[in-house]
Amino acid sequence: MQPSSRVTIRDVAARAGVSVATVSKVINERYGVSAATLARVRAVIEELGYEASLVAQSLRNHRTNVIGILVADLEPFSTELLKGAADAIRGSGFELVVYSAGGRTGDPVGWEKRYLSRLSGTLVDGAVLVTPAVSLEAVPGTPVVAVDPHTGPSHLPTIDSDNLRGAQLATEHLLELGHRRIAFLSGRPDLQSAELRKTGYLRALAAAGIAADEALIRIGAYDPEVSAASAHALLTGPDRPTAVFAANDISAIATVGAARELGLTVPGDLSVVGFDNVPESALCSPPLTTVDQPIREMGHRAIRMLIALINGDEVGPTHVTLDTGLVVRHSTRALS
Amino acid sequence: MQPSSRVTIRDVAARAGVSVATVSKVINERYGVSAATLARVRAVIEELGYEASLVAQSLRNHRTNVIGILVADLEPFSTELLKGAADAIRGSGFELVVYSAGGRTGDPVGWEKRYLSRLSGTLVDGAVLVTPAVSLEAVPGTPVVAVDPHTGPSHLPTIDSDNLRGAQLATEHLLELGHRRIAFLSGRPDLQSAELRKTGYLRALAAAGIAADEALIRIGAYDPEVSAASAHALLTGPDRPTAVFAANDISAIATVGAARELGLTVPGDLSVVGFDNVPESALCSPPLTTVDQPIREMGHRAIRMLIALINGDEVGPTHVTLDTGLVVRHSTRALS
DNA sequence: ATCGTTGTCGATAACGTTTTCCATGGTTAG
DNA sequence: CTAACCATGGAAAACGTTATCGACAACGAT
Repeated sequence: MQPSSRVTIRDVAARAGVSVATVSKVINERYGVSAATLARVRAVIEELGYEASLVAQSLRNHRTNVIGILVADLEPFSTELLKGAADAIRGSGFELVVYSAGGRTGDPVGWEKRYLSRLSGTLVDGAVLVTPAVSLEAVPGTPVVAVDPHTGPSHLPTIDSDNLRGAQLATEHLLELGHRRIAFLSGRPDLQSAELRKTGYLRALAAAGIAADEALIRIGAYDPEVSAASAHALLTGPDRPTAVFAANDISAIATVGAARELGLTVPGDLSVVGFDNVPESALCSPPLTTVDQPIREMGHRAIRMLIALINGDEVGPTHVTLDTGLVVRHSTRALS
Repeated sequence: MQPSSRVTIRDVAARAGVSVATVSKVINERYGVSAATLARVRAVIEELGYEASLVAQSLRNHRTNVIGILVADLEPFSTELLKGAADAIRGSGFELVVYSAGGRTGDPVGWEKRYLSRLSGTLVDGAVLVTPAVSLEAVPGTPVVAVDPHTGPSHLPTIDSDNLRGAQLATEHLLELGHRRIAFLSGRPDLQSAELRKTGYLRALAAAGIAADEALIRIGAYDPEVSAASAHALLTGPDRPTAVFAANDISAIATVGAARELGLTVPGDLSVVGFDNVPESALCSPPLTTVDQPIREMGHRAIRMLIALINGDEVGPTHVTLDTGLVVRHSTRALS
């Protein structure tokens, strides 16, 4: 009776004087065990502190009850998304393994693909891909849902938000404040969201009868360093913009930093609006006017949809787009 | 040859004209296979895109190559720690499952314990406990390392930082600025860190010959709401403090908020120093003077130590305390 | 020739479950 | 009194690996 090794179903069976089959039945609440034995087996399980081996169950059932979430890096957006996912996973009977690529740039393409093919069906039952770097099709047998998907056609189930409208809202806000020279700091060119935000910006400009100035469009790549550099260039160039719409909050915050370094004040000398409404945007100085995207909700939905997919449950629309909305804080001001 | 189901080691063996045993040997680079067959089997593996079933391996090896990280909630501290952990895990051959209790308060005690007993040895090979709510001993056979451990004696391997010294540094900084009425917003009373920060505060005061005023010590619980309420009480009480040392950055930021609501400016009317140096502390307004704790490094170390423990490798000291240091930003000012 | 050695390889028993199917004994219907 | 049935329980195969151990051939040394 040395508890040197794990207590197994066999131990329980022996102690309860039944077969392992019966024990298995009580664990899984199968039909065909009398009330008396059920009680007895339950008692023994309790007594021995028996926990079924998830590994053995997985092997037998072809189901691990683990789902993966793949992020390029743990920056504010994916962190926030992770919170939503963690919320949704709780009590679902699944566990969540997170894999962060660590913002590596050296990897040419498709760490997601490799990861997925290695783990699918053997460690995870499904995965959510956050801002995937590649447009991949699902591994057969392993459901995948994408959040903020890759550009390029893909038929993966998808969660995103209304990037187009959000970008229009942001740009219109700036226009209403009287700004005319509005720069745009673009996002990661391989992401649909980035493309749509740019389109939204251009449309709003066009609708206002303003010709887009290529010199005012720079790459931000959703990255602080890149954004800071671009913002610097923008602000030291000839005829500098009076406002910039950054494709995400990270870029916006970097822009504020760059402006400050140049002795410009926000929103005094420059209005800045971001996108995402990550918690940092409310905290930073000045609090950022930005486009709200219900990030946590997106994480929540992604997990719920994935679980439905895994269970073969009825899953509603396979592509859901959540609303965006402008939240005005203090990084924008009417042009004087 | 229908790829309806996963390709198994048996398929590879058949195609290569060898036994499964041999295939297993080449997978695990065991001795006893000729160069010729090795090459052939490798080729077949490549051709069929075979990936060994982690589940089956786990069952056989009693090792899952998964480690768990348990956090009470994904607030900035644990998020930052998670980044360090994710970094450390990459390329280690392990996967990371994160479990967040979701900041639930209803759970009396020991969700960690339950989680661990359910998963240990069956899904995870070991776990790191972040700010554990309970002082538990290791599950036999499942290594555990605690980060910022529970108060109360425990012999778990531990990573923490020099909380005592950090708190003294913070308090001394305030003293040097001429503050005498320095309030303290305490942390989660069940955590060693909280206790030590309080002790540090008290010692620094004592060393300066200042009697601690119980009215200036309030509970912050590392929680924004609780902290805001306590800060409000502190600042509206009689003879309000000119400075507050908050037991973590979250509390400090909440304090700044409370002050602002009361029409007080920081650092003009009130100096505030935090603890942790989470990224938010640099971002917020005003940028927070705080005590730096190498959070990511702590996550990194925790994972590395855990892996060593799992592998039975030589693990150095089983309790490591990292240095803390004061970082002065703009939330503190000399008393005028 | 005989005997160990060395180098390859394969049969097989685990690992801890779940499920299918069969056996048993008791009960009810005819 | 027999036939059919139901309720309960167990034997055993399977899931996909890995480790042990024995088989066998080739070979050099005696």
